[in-house]
Amino acid sequence: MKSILVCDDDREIVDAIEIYLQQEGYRILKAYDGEQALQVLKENEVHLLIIDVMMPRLDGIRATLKIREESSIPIIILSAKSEDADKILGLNIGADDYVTKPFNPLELVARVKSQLRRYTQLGNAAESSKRVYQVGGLMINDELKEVTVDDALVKLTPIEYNILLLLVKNQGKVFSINQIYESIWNEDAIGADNTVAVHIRHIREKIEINPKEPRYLKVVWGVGYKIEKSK
Amino acid sequence: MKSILVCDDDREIVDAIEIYLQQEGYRILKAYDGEQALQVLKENEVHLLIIDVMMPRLDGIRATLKIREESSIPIIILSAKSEDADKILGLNIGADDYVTKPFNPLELVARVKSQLRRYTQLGNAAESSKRVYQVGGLMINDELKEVTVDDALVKLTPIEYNILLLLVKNQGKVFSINQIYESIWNEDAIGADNTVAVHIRHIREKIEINPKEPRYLKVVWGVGYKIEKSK
DNA sequence: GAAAATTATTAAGATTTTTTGAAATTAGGC
DNA sequence: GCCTAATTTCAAAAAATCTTAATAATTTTC
Repeated sequence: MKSILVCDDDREIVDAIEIYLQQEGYRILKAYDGEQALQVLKENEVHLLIIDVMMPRLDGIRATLKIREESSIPIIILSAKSEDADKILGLNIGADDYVTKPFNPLELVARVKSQLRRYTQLGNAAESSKRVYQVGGLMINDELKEVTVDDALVKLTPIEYNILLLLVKNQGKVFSINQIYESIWNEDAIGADNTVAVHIRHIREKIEINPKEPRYLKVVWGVGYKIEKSK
Repeated sequence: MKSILVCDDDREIVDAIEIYLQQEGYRILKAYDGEQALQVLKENEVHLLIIDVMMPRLDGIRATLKIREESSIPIIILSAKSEDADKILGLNIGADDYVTKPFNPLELVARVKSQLRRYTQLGNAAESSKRVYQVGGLMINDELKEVTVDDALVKLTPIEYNILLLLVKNQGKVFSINQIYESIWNEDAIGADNTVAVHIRHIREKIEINPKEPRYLKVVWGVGYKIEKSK
Protein backbone atom coordinates (compact mmCIF):
# COMPACT_ATOMS: atom_id res chain seq x y z
CA MET A 1 0.00 0.00 0.00
CA LYS A 2 1.27 3.46 -0.91
CA SER A 3 1.65 6.15 1.73
CA ILE A 4 0.91 9.78 1.01
CA LEU A 5 1.84 12.67 3.27
CA VAL A 6 -0.61 15.57 3.15
CA CYS A 7 0.66 18.85 4.61
CA ASP A 8 -1.41 22.01 5.02
CA ASP A 9 -2.01 24.28 7.99
CA ASP A 10 -5.73 24.23 7.17
CA ARG A 11 -6.86 21.04 8.86
CA GLU A 12 -10.13 20.95 6.97
CA ILE A 13 -8.33 20.71 3.68
CA VAL A 14 -6.07 17.96 4.98
CA ASP A 15 -9.07 16.00 6.20
CA ALA A 16 -10.94 16.47 2.95
CA ILE A 17 -7.99 15.28 0.88
CA GLU A 18 -7.58 12.37 3.26
CA ILE A 19 -11.11 11.17 2.58
CA TYR A 20 -10.68 11.21 -1.18
CA LEU A 21 -7.31 9.51 -1.17
CA GLN A 22 -8.32 6.90 1.35
CA GLN A 23 -11.12 5.89 -0.97
CA GLU A 24 -8.46 5.07 -3.52
CA GLY A 25 -6.72 2.81 -1.04
CA TYR A 26 -3.82 5.02 -0.01
CA ARG A 27 -2.50 5.33 3.51
CA ILE A 28 -2.56 8.96 4.59
CA LEU A 29 -0.07 10.68 6.88
CA LYS A 30 -0.70 14.24 7.99
CA ALA A 31 1.36 17.29 8.91
CA TYR A 32 0.37 20.86 9.55
CA ASP A 33 3.56 22.77 8.81
CA GLY A 34 6.82 22.25 6.95
CA GLU A 35 8.83 21.21 9.99
CA GLN A 36 6.29 18.54 10.84
CA ALA A 37 6.37 17.32 7.27
CA LEU A 38 10.16 16.87 7.39
CA GLN A 39 9.77 14.99 10.63
CA VAL A 40 7.14 12.63 9.24
CA LEU A 41 9.26 12.02 6.14
CA LYS A 42 12.19 11.05 8.32
CA GLU A 43 10.22 8.54 10.34
CA ASN A 44 8.00 6.96 7.71
CA GLU A 45 8.17 5.47 4.28
CA VAL A 46 6.34 8.03 2.18
CA HIS A 47 5.69 7.58 -1.52
CA LEU A 48 4.27 11.00 -2.36
CA LEU A 49 3.95 14.41 -0.74
CA ILE A 50 1.18 16.96 -1.16
CA ILE A 51 2.26 20.25 0.39
CA ASP A 52 0.75 23.70 0.76
CA VAL A 53 2.86 26.79 0.10
CA MET A 54 1.76 29.13 2.84
CA MET A 55 2.33 27.60 6.23
CA PRO A 56 3.79 28.64 9.59
CA ARG A 57 7.32 27.74 10.66
CA LEU A 58 8.50 26.42 7.30
CA ASP A 59 6.67 27.17 4.06
CA GLY A 60 6.09 24.68 1.26
CA ILE A 61 8.71 26.13 -1.06
CA ARG A 62 11.49 25.98 1.51
CA ALA A 63 10.34 22.56 2.64
CA THR A 64 10.47 21.31 -0.95
CA LEU A 65 14.02 22.59 -1.32
CA LYS A 66 15.07 20.85 1.88
CA ILE A 67 13.40 17.57 0.91
CA ARG A 68 15.03 17.57 -2.49
CA GLU A 69 18.43 17.63 -0.83
CA GLU A 70 17.99 14.02 0.08
CA SER A 71 14.81 12.58 -1.36
CA SER A 72 13.38 12.11 -4.81
CA ILE A 73 9.78 11.37 -3.95
CA PRO A 74 7.08 13.04 -6.03
CA ILE A 75 5.97 16.39 -4.61
CA ILE A 76 2.71 18.10 -5.52
CA ILE A 77 2.51 21.70 -4.39
CA LEU A 78 -0.87 23.04 -3.40
CA SER A 79 -1.44 26.76 -3.33
CA ALA A 80 -3.97 29.54 -3.19
CA LYS A 81 -1.58 31.55 -5.32
CA SER A 82 -2.61 31.08 -8.90
CA GLU A 83 -0.05 33.56 -10.19
CA ASP A 84 1.93 31.98 -12.99
CA ALA A 85 5.16 33.20 -11.44
CA ASP A 86 4.45 31.18 -8.31
CA LYS A 87 3.67 28.06 -10.29
CA ILE A 88 6.85 28.42 -12.28
CA LEU A 89 8.90 28.92 -9.14
CA GLY A 90 7.37 25.86 -7.48
CA LEU A 91 7.95 23.64 -10.48
CA ASN A 92 11.49 24.90 -10.93
CA ILE A 93 12.68 24.22 -7.42
CA GLY A 94 11.84 20.55 -7.56
CA ALA A 95 8.08 20.04 -7.39
CA ASP A 96 6.52 17.57 -9.80
CA ASP A 97 3.17 19.29 -10.05
CA TYR A 98 1.44 22.46 -8.88
CA VAL A 99 -2.28 22.57 -8.14
CA THR A 100 -4.10 25.81 -7.33
CA LYS A 101 -6.87 26.19 -4.78
CA PRO A 102 -9.74 25.82 -5.03
CA PHE A 103 -9.27 22.51 -6.81
CA ASN A 104 -11.46 19.62 -7.84
CA PRO A 105 -10.53 16.78 -5.44
CA LEU A 106 -10.93 14.26 -8.21
CA GLU A 107 -8.42 16.09 -10.35
CA LEU A 108 -6.01 16.05 -7.43
CA VAL A 109 -6.55 12.31 -7.07
CA ALA A 110 -5.84 11.86 -10.77
CA ARG A 111 -2.65 13.88 -10.48
CA VAL A 112 -1.57 11.84 -7.47
CA LYS A 113 -2.14 8.64 -9.40
CA SER A 114 -0.22 9.99 -12.36
CA GLN A 115 2.77 10.93 -10.24
CA LEU A 116 2.78 7.62 -8.42
CA ARG A 117 2.59 5.75 -11.71
CA ARG A 118 5.60 7.65 -12.96
CA TYR A 119 7.47 7.07 -9.72
CA THR A 120 6.64 3.44 -9.04
CA GLN A 121 5.97 1.96 -12.45
CA LEU A 122 7.08 3.87 -15.48
CA GLY A 123 10.56 4.56 -14.25
CA ASN A 124 13.14 6.81 -15.80
CA ALA A 125 15.27 7.41 -18.83
CA ALA A 126 18.24 5.27 -17.84
CA GLU A 127 16.36 2.05 -17.55
CA SER A 128 13.78 2.49 -20.23
CA SER A 129 16.31 2.68 -23.02
CA LYS A 130 17.58 -0.79 -22.27
CA ARG A 131 15.66 -3.47 -24.02
CA VAL A 132 17.85 -6.54 -23.69
CA TYR A 133 18.52 -8.16 -20.37
CA GLN A 134 20.82 -11.02 -19.54
CA VAL A 135 21.53 -13.24 -16.59
CA GLY A 136 23.97 -16.05 -17.26
CA GLY A 137 22.59 -18.04 -20.17
CA LEU A 138 19.17 -16.48 -19.79
CA MET A 139 18.39 -13.63 -22.14
CA ILE A 140 15.32 -11.48 -22.66
CA ASN A 141 14.92 -9.24 -25.64
CA ASP A 142 12.01 -7.03 -24.74
CA GLU A 143 11.90 -5.50 -28.19
CA LEU A 144 11.26 -8.84 -29.84
CA LYS A 145 9.53 -10.21 -26.74
CA GLU A 146 11.85 -13.17 -27.00
CA VAL A 147 13.38 -15.27 -24.27
CA THR A 148 16.31 -17.59 -24.87
CA VAL A 149 18.09 -20.01 -22.57
CA ASP A 150 21.56 -20.98 -23.75
CA ASP A 151 20.59 -19.64 -27.18
CA ALA A 152 17.52 -21.86 -27.37
CA LEU A 153 14.28 -20.00 -27.88
CA VAL A 154 11.74 -20.43 -25.11
CA LYS A 155 8.04 -19.74 -25.53
CA LEU A 156 6.38 -18.02 -22.60
CA THR A 157 2.79 -16.91 -22.17
CA PRO A 158 2.21 -13.17 -21.63
CA ILE A 159 1.89 -13.40 -17.87
CA GLU A 160 4.88 -15.68 -17.58
CA TYR A 161 6.85 -13.30 -19.75
CA ASN A 162 5.95 -10.27 -17.67
CA ILE A 163 6.81 -11.94 -14.40
CA LEU A 164 10.16 -13.05 -15.74
CA LEU A 165 10.84 -9.61 -17.20
CA LEU A 166 10.10 -7.95 -13.88
CA LEU A 167 12.48 -10.27 -12.08
CA VAL A 168 15.23 -10.08 -14.66
CA LYS A 169 15.02 -6.29 -14.95
CA ASN A 170 15.59 -6.15 -11.20
CA GLN A 171 17.86 -9.13 -10.95
CA GLY A 172 18.91 -10.00 -7.44
CA LYS A 173 16.05 -8.07 -5.94
CA VAL A 174 13.46 -10.10 -4.10
CA PHE A 175 9.78 -9.65 -4.92
CA SER A 176 7.03 -10.92 -2.68
CA ILE A 177 4.16 -12.78 -4.27
CA ASN A 178 1.96 -9.77 -3.58
CA GLN A 179 4.43 -7.40 -5.17
CA ILE A 180 4.60 -9.58 -8.25
CA TYR A 181 0.84 -9.82 -8.46
CA GLU A 182 0.25 -6.11 -8.01
CA SER A 183 2.97 -5.24 -10.45
CA ILE A 184 1.75 -7.54 -13.22
CA TRP A 185 -2.00 -7.53 -12.75
CA ASN A 186 -2.26 -3.93 -11.56
CA GLU A 187 -4.78 -4.79 -8.91
CA ASP A 188 -4.80 -5.65 -5.25
CA ALA A 189 -3.48 -9.07 -4.42
CA ILE A 190 -6.00 -10.91 -2.32
CA GLY A 191 -5.62 -14.64 -2.17
CA ALA A 192 -3.60 -14.66 -5.34
CA ASP A 193 -0.63 -16.50 -3.90
CA ASN A 194 -1.32 -19.72 -5.71
CA THR A 195 -1.87 -18.04 -9.01
CA VAL A 196 1.57 -16.53 -8.92
CA ALA A 197 3.11 -19.71 -7.56
CA VAL A 198 1.74 -21.73 -10.45
CA HIS A 199 3.07 -19.26 -12.97
CA ILE A 200 6.45 -19.41 -11.29
CA ARG A 201 6.41 -23.15 -11.68
CA HIS A 202 5.52 -22.90 -15.35
CA ILE A 203 8.33 -20.44 -15.92
CA ARG A 204 10.74 -22.78 -14.18
CA GLU A 205 9.60 -25.68 -16.30
CA LYS A 206 10.47 -23.66 -19.36
CA ILE A 207 13.70 -21.90 -18.44
CA GLU A 208 15.31 -24.29 -15.99
CA ILE A 209 17.09 -27.49 -16.88
CA ASN A 210 15.93 -29.00 -13.61
CA PRO A 211 13.01 -27.09 -12.11
CA LYS A 212 13.65 -28.69 -8.73
CA GLU A 213 17.08 -27.07 -8.60
CA PRO A 214 16.53 -23.76 -10.30
CA ARG A 215 19.63 -21.98 -11.53
CA TYR A 216 17.88 -18.70 -12.14
CA LEU A 217 14.47 -18.34 -10.56
CA LYS A 218 15.02 -18.92 -6.88
CA VAL A 219 12.73 -18.78 -3.89
CA VAL A 220 13.68 -16.69 -0.88
CA TRP A 221 11.88 -18.55 1.84
CA GLY A 222 9.18 -16.58 3.55
CA VAL A 223 9.87 -13.53 1.39
CA GLY A 224 9.34 -14.16 -2.29
CA TYR A 225 11.17 -14.90 -5.52
CA LYS A 226 14.18 -13.50 -7.30
CA ILE A 227 16.45 -14.05 -10.25
CA GLU A 228 19.91 -14.98 -9.08
CA LYS A 229 22.32 -12.27 -10.08
CA SER A 230 25.03 -13.44 -12.42
CA LYS A 231 28.51 -12.83 -11.10
CA MET B 1 20.60 17.58 -25.64
CA LYS B 2 17.04 16.59 -24.88
CA SER B 3 14.52 16.11 -27.67
CA ILE B 4 10.91 17.12 -27.30
CA LEU B 5 8.14 16.14 -29.67
CA VAL B 6 5.39 18.72 -29.98
CA CYS B 7 2.18 17.49 -31.55
CA ASP B 8 -0.83 19.67 -32.38
CA ASP B 9 -2.84 20.16 -35.56
CA ASP B 10 -2.62 23.91 -35.03
CA ARG B 11 0.74 24.76 -36.58
CA GLU B 12 0.87 28.16 -34.95
CA ILE B 13 0.76 26.63 -31.51
CA VAL B 14 3.46 24.14 -32.41
CA ASP B 15 5.67 26.92 -33.70
CA ALA B 16 5.07 29.08 -30.65
CA ILE B 17 5.95 26.25 -28.29
CA GLU B 18 9.00 25.51 -30.39
CA ILE B 19 10.34 29.02 -29.89
CA TYR B 20 10.01 28.92 -26.13
CA LEU B 21 11.51 25.46 -25.75
CA GLN B 22 14.35 26.14 -28.14
CA GLN B 23 15.33 29.08 -25.95
CA GLU B 24 15.79 26.59 -23.15
CA GLY B 25 18.10 24.53 -25.30
CA TYR B 26 15.84 21.67 -26.30
CA ARG B 27 15.71 20.06 -29.70
CA ILE B 28 12.18 20.21 -31.09
CA LEU B 29 10.49 17.61 -33.25
CA LYS B 30 7.07 18.32 -34.69
CA ALA B 31 3.98 16.37 -35.63
CA TYR B 32 0.51 17.45 -36.63
CA ASP B 33 -1.63 14.44 -35.78
CA GLY B 34 -1.44 11.32 -33.64
CA GLU B 35 -0.29 9.01 -36.41
CA GLN B 36 2.57 11.32 -37.26
CA ALA B 37 3.52 11.49 -33.61
CA LEU B 38 3.77 7.68 -33.38
CA GLN B 39 5.88 7.70 -36.50
CA VAL B 40 8.29 10.30 -35.16
CA LEU B 41 8.56 8.44 -31.84
CA LYS B 42 9.49 5.27 -33.69
CA GLU B 43 12.23 6.91 -35.70
CA ASN B 44 13.76 9.28 -33.15
CA GLU B 45 15.00 9.34 -29.62
CA VAL B 46 12.41 11.47 -27.87
CA HIS B 47 12.65 12.44 -24.22
CA LEU B 48 9.28 14.12 -23.77
CA LEU B 49 6.02 14.49 -25.67
CA ILE B 50 3.60 17.40 -25.67
CA ILE B 51 0.39 16.34 -27.38
CA ASP B 52 -2.93 17.99 -28.12
CA VAL B 53 -6.17 16.12 -27.54
CA MET B 54 -8.25 17.10 -30.53
CA MET B 55 -6.51 16.15 -33.73
CA PRO B 56 -7.39 14.45 -36.99
CA ARG B 57 -6.59 10.78 -37.72
CA LEU B 58 -5.61 9.84 -34.17
CA ASP B 59 -6.49 11.98 -31.18
CA GLY B 60 -4.19 12.68 -28.25
CA ILE B 61 -5.94 10.33 -25.85
CA ARG B 62 -5.76 7.35 -28.17
CA ALA B 63 -2.22 8.21 -29.12
CA THR B 64 -1.22 8.33 -25.44
CA LEU B 65 -2.72 4.89 -24.87
CA LYS B 66 -0.81 3.49 -27.83
CA ILE B 67 2.45 5.06 -26.75
CA ARG B 68 2.12 3.75 -23.21
CA GLU B 69 1.99 0.21 -24.56
CA GLU B 70 5.67 0.40 -25.21
CA SER B 71 7.17 3.62 -23.98
CA SER B 72 7.48 5.33 -20.63
CA ILE B 73 8.48 8.81 -21.76
CA PRO B 74 6.81 11.75 -20.03
CA ILE B 75 3.65 12.90 -21.81
CA ILE B 76 2.07 16.29 -21.31
CA ILE B 77 -1.42 16.57 -22.72
CA LEU B 78 -2.48 19.92 -24.08
CA SER B 79 -6.13 20.68 -24.49
CA ALA B 80 -8.75 23.30 -25.08
CA LYS B 81 -11.05 21.19 -22.94
CA SER B 82 -10.79 22.49 -19.43
CA GLU B 83 -13.50 20.19 -18.14
CA ASP B 84 -12.26 18.37 -15.07
CA ALA B 85 -13.51 15.08 -16.45
CA ASP B 86 -11.24 15.43 -19.46
CA LYS B 87 -8.24 16.22 -17.30
CA ILE B 88 -8.92 13.24 -15.09
CA LEU B 89 -9.29 10.96 -18.08
CA GLY B 90 -6.06 12.19 -19.60
CA LEU B 91 -4.10 11.75 -16.40
CA ASN B 92 -5.56 8.32 -15.77
CA ILE B 93 -4.70 6.81 -19.11
CA GLY B 94 -1.01 7.50 -18.73
CA ALA B 95 -0.29 11.19 -19.15
CA ASP B 96 2.08 12.84 -16.70
CA ASP B 97 0.52 16.28 -16.86
CA TYR B 98 -2.44 18.06 -18.40
CA VAL B 99 -2.29 21.71 -19.44
CA THR B 100 -5.34 23.60 -20.67
CA LYS B 101 -5.36 26.18 -23.44
CA PRO B 102 -4.83 29.02 -23.36
CA PHE B 103 -1.71 28.55 -21.30
CA ASN B 104 1.21 30.66 -20.23
CA PRO B 105 4.14 29.41 -22.31
CA LEU B 106 6.48 29.91 -19.38
CA GLU B 107 4.35 27.66 -17.21
CA LEU B 108 4.47 25.02 -19.93
CA VAL B 109 8.24 25.36 -20.03
CA ALA B 110 8.37 24.94 -16.25
CA ARG B 111 6.20 21.83 -16.46
CA VAL B 112 8.40 20.41 -19.21
CA LYS B 113 11.46 20.98 -17.07
CA SER B 114 9.80 19.38 -14.08
CA GLN B 115 8.85 16.27 -16.04
CA LEU B 116 12.29 15.95 -17.58
CA ARG B 117 13.92 16.33 -14.19
CA ARG B 118 11.76 13.50 -12.86
CA TYR B 119 12.49 11.37 -15.89
CA THR B 120 16.19 11.95 -16.33
CA GLN B 121 17.45 12.86 -12.86
CA LEU B 122 15.23 12.06 -9.94
CA GLY B 123 14.42 8.56 -11.05
CA ASN B 124 11.96 6.21 -9.53
CA ALA B 125 11.09 4.37 -6.36
CA ALA B 126 13.11 1.26 -7.06
CA GLU B 127 16.49 2.89 -7.16
CA SER B 128 16.00 5.68 -4.69
CA SER B 129 16.03 3.48 -1.66
CA LYS B 130 19.21 1.51 -1.51
CA ARG B 131 18.97 -0.24 1.78
CA VAL B 132 22.32 -1.58 2.88
CA TYR B 133 23.51 -1.77 6.45
CA GLN B 134 26.97 -2.62 7.68
CA VAL B 135 28.70 -3.39 10.95
CA GLY B 136 32.32 -4.42 10.63
CA GLY B 137 32.42 -7.41 8.30
CA LEU B 138 28.69 -7.96 8.65
CA MET B 139 26.55 -6.61 5.86
CA ILE B 140 22.83 -6.68 5.17
CA ASN B 141 21.33 -5.76 1.84
CA ASP B 142 17.65 -5.47 2.53
CA GLU B 143 16.75 -5.16 -1.12
CA LEU B 144 18.31 -8.47 -2.02
CA LYS B 145 17.52 -9.91 1.40
CA GLU B 146 21.12 -10.98 1.55
CA VAL B 147 23.43 -11.18 4.53
CA THR B 148 27.19 -11.52 4.16
CA VAL B 149 29.91 -11.99 6.76
CA ASP B 150 33.37 -11.09 5.51
CA ASP B 151 31.95 -11.28 1.97
CA ALA B 152 30.66 -14.81 2.48
CA LEU B 153 26.97 -15.22 1.86
CA VAL B 154 24.98 -16.41 4.87
CA LYS B 155 21.54 -17.95 4.63
CA LEU B 156 19.10 -16.86 7.32
CA THR B 157 15.48 -17.85 7.83
CA PRO B 158 12.88 -15.05 7.72
CA ILE B 159 12.63 -14.61 11.49
CA GLU B 160 16.37 -14.75 11.93
CA TYR B 161 16.76 -12.22 9.16
CA ASN B 162 14.25 -9.83 10.66
CA ILE B 163 15.77 -9.99 14.11
CA LEU B 164 19.23 -9.34 12.74
CA LEU B 165 17.95 -6.51 10.57
CA LEU B 166 16.29 -4.87 13.56
CA LEU B 167 19.48 -5.05 15.58
CA VAL B 168 21.78 -3.94 12.77
CA LYS B 169 19.52 -1.05 11.78
CA ASN B 170 19.76 0.14 15.39
CA GLN B 171 23.29 -0.98 16.02
CA GLY B 172 24.52 -0.36 19.53
CA LYS B 173 21.01 -0.10 20.87
CA VAL B 174 19.91 -2.82 23.27
CA PHE B 175 16.60 -4.60 22.70
CA SER B 176 14.92 -6.67 25.38
CA ILE B 177 13.62 -10.08 24.43
CA ASN B 178 10.10 -8.70 24.69
CA GLN B 179 10.90 -5.75 22.46
CA ILE B 180 12.37 -8.05 19.87
CA TYR B 181 9.41 -10.36 20.02
CA GLU B 182 6.83 -7.62 19.76
CA SER B 183 8.72 -5.90 17.00
CA ILE B 184 9.10 -8.99 14.82
CA TRP B 185 5.94 -10.94 15.60
CA ASN B 186 3.69 -7.92 16.06
CA GLU B 187 1.94 -9.46 19.00
CA ASP B 188 2.24 -9.47 22.76
CA ALA B 189 5.21 -11.32 24.13
CA ILE B 190 4.01 -13.79 26.71
CA GLY B 191 6.40 -16.53 27.60
CA ALA B 192 8.23 -16.11 24.34
CA ASP B 193 11.70 -15.73 25.84
CA ASN B 194 12.91 -19.12 24.79
CA THR B 195 11.65 -18.67 21.30
CA VAL B 196 13.70 -15.55 20.80
CA ALA B 197 16.70 -17.09 22.57
CA VAL B 198 16.64 -20.02 20.18
CA HIS B 199 16.59 -17.73 17.20
CA ILE B 200 19.44 -15.69 18.63
CA ARG B 201 21.47 -18.82 18.93
CA HIS B 202 20.75 -19.81 15.35
CA ILE B 203 21.76 -16.39 14.14
CA ARG B 204 25.00 -16.62 16.09
CA GLU B 205 25.73 -20.03 14.64
CA LYS B 206 25.50 -18.53 11.21
CA ILE B 207 27.16 -15.12 11.55
CA GLU B 208 29.72 -15.69 14.29
CA ILE B 209 33.00 -17.52 13.95
CA ASN B 210 32.66 -18.72 17.51
CA PRO B 211 29.08 -18.46 18.76
CA LYS B 212 30.26 -18.69 22.35
CA GLU B 213 32.28 -15.54 21.94
CA PRO B 214 30.15 -13.43 19.65
CA ARG B 215 31.82 -10.56 17.84
CA TYR B 216 28.58 -8.97 16.71
CA LEU B 217 25.49 -10.22 18.48
CA LYS B 218 26.13 -9.65 22.16
CA VAL B 219 24.03 -10.16 25.23
CA VAL B 220 23.58 -7.36 27.74
CA TRP B 221 22.94 -9.25 30.92
CA GLY B 222 19.55 -8.69 32.41
CA VAL B 223 18.55 -6.34 29.59
CA GLY B 224 18.61 -7.92 26.18
CA TYR B 225 20.65 -8.17 23.00
CA LYS B 226 22.48 -5.75 20.76
CA ILE B 227 24.77 -5.57 17.78
CA GLU B 228 28.14 -4.19 18.79
CA LYS B 229 28.65 -0.89 17.03
CA SER B 230 31.61 -0.85 14.69
CA LYS B 231 34.21 1.79 15.46
C1' DG C 1 30.41 -19.95 47.59
C1' DA C 2 25.60 -21.21 47.08
C1' DA C 3 21.10 -19.78 45.49
C1' DA C 4 18.54 -17.21 42.23
C1' DA C 5 18.01 -15.33 37.93
C1' DT C 6 19.10 -15.14 33.33
C1' DT C 7 20.76 -16.93 29.11
C1' DA C 8 22.25 -21.00 26.13
C1' DT C 9 21.58 -25.48 24.03
C1' DT C 10 19.29 -29.39 21.97
C1' DA C 11 16.11 -32.06 19.52
C1' DA C 12 11.50 -33.41 18.33
C1' DG C 13 6.86 -32.21 17.14
C1' DA C 14 3.98 -28.56 15.15
C1' DT C 15 3.33 -25.18 11.84
C1' DT C 16 4.01 -22.54 7.80
C1' DT C 17 5.37 -21.97 3.18
C1' DT C 18 6.32 -23.71 -1.20
C1' DT C 19 5.77 -27.02 -4.77
C1' DT C 20 3.20 -30.00 -7.47
C1' DG C 21 -0.45 -32.37 -10.41
C1' DA C 22 -4.63 -32.06 -12.31
C1' DA C 23 -9.01 -30.16 -13.20
C1' DA C 24 -11.94 -26.13 -14.09
C1' DT C 25 -12.51 -21.86 -16.06
C1' DT C 26 -11.62 -18.14 -19.16
C1' DA C 27 -10.08 -15.84 -23.39
C1' DG C 28 -8.69 -15.45 -28.14
C1' DG C 29 -8.30 -16.95 -33.03
C1' DC C 30 -10.51 -18.83 -36.95
C1' DG D 1 -19.77 -20.84 -32.09
C1' DC D 2 -15.85 -24.12 -31.74
C1' DC D 3 -11.19 -25.16 -30.58
C1' DT D 4 -6.97 -24.30 -28.59
C1' DA D 5 -4.08 -22.08 -25.44
C1' DA D 6 -3.75 -19.58 -21.29
C1' DT D 7 -5.04 -18.73 -16.75
C1' DT D 8 -6.91 -19.80 -12.36
C1' DT D 9 -8.38 -22.81 -8.73
C1' DC D 10 -8.08 -26.64 -5.66
C1' DA D 11 -6.04 -29.92 -2.71
C1' DA D 12 -2.45 -32.55 -1.16
C1' DA D 13 2.66 -33.60 -0.85
C1' DA D 14 7.11 -31.91 0.29
C1' DA D 15 10.30 -28.82 2.23
C1' DA D 16 11.74 -25.51 5.39
C1' DT D 17 11.05 -23.18 9.48
C1' DC D 18 9.22 -22.29 14.14
C1' DT D 19 7.99 -23.46 18.76
C1' DT D 20 8.18 -25.98 22.75
C1' DA D 21 9.98 -28.12 26.67
C1' DA D 22 13.53 -30.03 29.19
C1' DT D 23 18.22 -29.31 30.52
C1' DA D 24 22.65 -27.04 30.82
C1' DA D 25 25.55 -23.22 31.45
C1' DT D 26 26.32 -18.65 32.82
C1' DT D 27 26.18 -14.41 35.63
C1' DT D 28 24.56 -11.91 39.56
C1' DT D 29 23.16 -11.52 44.32
C1' DC D 30 23.44 -12.38 49.03
